[in-house]
Amino acid sequence: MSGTQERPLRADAARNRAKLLDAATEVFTTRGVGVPTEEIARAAGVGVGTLFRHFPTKEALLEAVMVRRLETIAAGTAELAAGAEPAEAFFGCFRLIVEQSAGKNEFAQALAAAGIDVHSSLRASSAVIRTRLAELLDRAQRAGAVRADLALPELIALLIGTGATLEQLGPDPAAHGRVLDVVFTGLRPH
Amino acid sequence: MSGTQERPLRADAARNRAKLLDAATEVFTTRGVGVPTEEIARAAGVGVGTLFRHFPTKEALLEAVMVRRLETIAAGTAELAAGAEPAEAFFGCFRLIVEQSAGKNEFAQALAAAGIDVHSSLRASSAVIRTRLAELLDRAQRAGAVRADLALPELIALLIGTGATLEQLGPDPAAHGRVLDVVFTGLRPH
DNA sequence: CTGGAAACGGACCAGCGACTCCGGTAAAGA
DNA sequence: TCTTTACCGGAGTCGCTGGTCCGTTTCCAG
Repeated sequence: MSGTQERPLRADAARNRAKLLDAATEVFTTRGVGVPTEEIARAAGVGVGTLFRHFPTKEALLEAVMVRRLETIAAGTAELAAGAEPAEAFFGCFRLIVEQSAGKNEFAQALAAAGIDVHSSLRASSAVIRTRLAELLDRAQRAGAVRADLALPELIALLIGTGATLEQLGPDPAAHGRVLDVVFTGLRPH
Repeated sequence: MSGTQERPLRADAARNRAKLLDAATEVFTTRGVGVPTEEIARAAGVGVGTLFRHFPTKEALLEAVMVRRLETIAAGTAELAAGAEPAEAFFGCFRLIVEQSAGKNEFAQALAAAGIDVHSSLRASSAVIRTRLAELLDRAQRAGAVRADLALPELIALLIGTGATLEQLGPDPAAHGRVLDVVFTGLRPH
């Protein structure tokens, strides 16, 4: 039931929808969630009317952007998690998520504040990631690559916090490396 | 020149000013920076007019709250830094700042976004803390208690990021302890 | 006690930003 | 090509929030 009735979008409509998502992603990450919707429409080269037809509310647009990001992350971790040994998989995914998350926390917060809490479409994507993280953590702990007393909530909090740390630092690869090294060292047993 | 001309405030004025600061601190931290000024006035039991007489702008109120917090932190670190040995002082201050910072990052961001950047009164307080951190870091590194390749910017970023981590976790002392242990372990040499 | 200055408070104003509406435009099938 | 109709665009609406104004209240010096 209920898979949204997919009547194929008209050519220009699909194009505009994509342009809107791209523009929103760009603008939200660089200038924050506070930017007026009109700016996003302009950045996408369409009118506000078009924006609101595709996304009935600003929050919905935010959500769509988030979902897309989470899916990207999920895909990335799937790839990394598949082949590698436990330790490599775990730390690789940690790095990937943290890097992909730059500037994303702000929307997550905005979303949480706006709706009662995160919407169902987000739940789906985030559940995938959550499950994968649980697996990665478990495997890495069994392999002795990660301290045994760490639970999933702490791991997730650390991912978010480390993202905030790197965001705070600005784009300085050397400093990023040192910070990640600090965290990774702390994550290993004893 | 320009120490603000301190004509002693009338009794009720001083009382209301204090009530406003307290209410603002409370409301901003628990419900975010987005709350209408009127809510803050109501929480303080005064009218908006009074609020805006004491703080000519919402941003100014935010700033006053921040300054007060920074001063609290500065005082706390001064105490801790004075007596203890380098390692203890460093990690003690780290913990103190992180705990005091819960929910504070959001305003810092809001402030930075609002004004061109942080106002002069904030500069003063934050410079004190920055200097103290530099000293603590240096002492701890000389004593071999903290890895030598860590610079001040990374330390500050880590403070903010760790604050975000704990905030994300909610109030769970055990989990807080584990997270701090991860970070502290990572900060020590090798 | 009392006069006047300082402070209060909340009705009011203005600007902004999310969302709507409808005349115009162009995709796609006959 | 022509008609139908989904889709576009941006001017306009409406609620919300930061900030002002001024009649009323409170403090306190003489």
